[in-house]
Amino acid sequence: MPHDDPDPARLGDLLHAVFRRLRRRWAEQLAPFGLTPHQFRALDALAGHTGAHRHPHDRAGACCREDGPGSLRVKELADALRIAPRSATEVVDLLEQKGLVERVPDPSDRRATLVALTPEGAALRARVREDRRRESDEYFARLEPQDRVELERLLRLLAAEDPEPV
Amino acid sequence: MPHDDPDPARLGDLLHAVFRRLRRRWAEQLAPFGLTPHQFRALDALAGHTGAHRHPHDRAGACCREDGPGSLRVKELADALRIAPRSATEVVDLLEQKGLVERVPDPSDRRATLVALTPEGAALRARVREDRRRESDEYFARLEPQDRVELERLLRLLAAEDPEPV
DNA sequence: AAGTATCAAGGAGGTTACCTCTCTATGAGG
DNA sequence: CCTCATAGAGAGGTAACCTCCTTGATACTT
Repeated sequence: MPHDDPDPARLGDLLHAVFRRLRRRWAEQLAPFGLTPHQFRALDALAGHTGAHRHPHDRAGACCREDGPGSLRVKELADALRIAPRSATEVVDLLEQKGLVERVPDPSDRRATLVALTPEGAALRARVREDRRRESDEYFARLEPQDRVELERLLRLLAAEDPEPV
Repeated sequence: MPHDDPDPARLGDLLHAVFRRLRRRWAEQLAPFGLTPHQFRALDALAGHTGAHRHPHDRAGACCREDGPGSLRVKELADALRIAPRSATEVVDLLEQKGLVERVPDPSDRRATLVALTPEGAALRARVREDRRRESDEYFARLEPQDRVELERLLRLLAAEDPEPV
C-alpha cells in the first residue's frame, strides 16, 4: 500500500539511501586495511582486467602488455572508476604512497604512464577480497540469490549508456 | 553469460555507477533553478511531511504544528536526509540565504529551531517537481513500470534498518 | 531550589571525492 | 617544420560530509 503513486523522487531517494549505506559499510570494512572504498576499487580495477584488453590505439599485435599482475594507464583507470582523469591521478598518488601501485612509463607511448600493481598491492587486494568473501557479508547477502540477479538486471538497465545528448 | 559467478563487487559497482549517473542528471536538471540535489531534497523533505507527524517527545495533543506549508527541526531534517545534524545546518544555511526557507524558534522547545519553507521555497519546489514530471524523464523512465516496482521492492530491502550493532 | 545529565543548534576546522583550467611533454598528420 | 590532439599532473575550487566543542534549554534527581 505504500507505493501506488509513482512519486518520482522515491526511487532516487531509496537509491541514495542504499548507496550511502553501502559506502559506509565498505568504508568500515576497508578501514582496517588502510584503504578507502575508492582506493580499493582502483586496486580491483587494476587487478581485474590484467592484460585482458588493450586500448584503441594499439597498433601492433603487441596487445595486452604483461607488466605484472595488472596495469592501466591513468586515463583508463579513470574510465574504469568513472571519474575524471585528473581525479584518477589523485587516487594513484595515494596508492603509490602506500606502495600498492607504481607508475612506470608506457613503452609504447612516452606521454603515458602505466599504473601497475605492486606485489604488495596485489596481495592486499587479495586479502581484502578474501575477507569480504569470508564474511559473506557483502551487504547484498540479505537479498535472496534470485533477487540479486534481478537487482543486477535492473541496475544494468539503468547503468547502460544512453544515446548521449552529445 | 556475463553473470554466473557471484562477484561480490559487481553489484556494488553497478549501484555506484547508477547512483553517480542519477546524481549527475539531477544536478543538471536542478542547475537552472539554482539548487543542488541536496538542497532540493531538503525542500522536498520539508514540504513532503507537512505537519504529517510529530516527534517522540510531544506531550500535548498539540501534535502537528501548522507553521506554514512545512517545517521541521534541524535534527529531523538531518534524519530525513540521513546526514549528521551539523551537516543539515549547512543545508539550511544555504537555503535560508536564498530565501527558500526560514528559521523560526520552536514554541514547544526553546532549544530547537524550526525550519520552515517560505512561499518562495514552496513555489520553487513545486516548479521543480512539475518540471521533473513533465520531462517524465526521471531517469527511471527507461524501466518498465513493473520493473520500477520491483526495483523499489529490492531497494527497500537493502535500505531497511538492520539489527544495529549498537 | 540546586545539580547534573542531556539535548538542540551552530562555530571551528578537517576530509574525501570530485571538478575545471592550464601547463608541459609527447605523438601524429600535413 | 608546424600544427593539432593527447597524457598526465599542478593549481585551485566546490559539495557534502564529518567530529569536537560551546552555548543555551530542558529533564531528571535529590
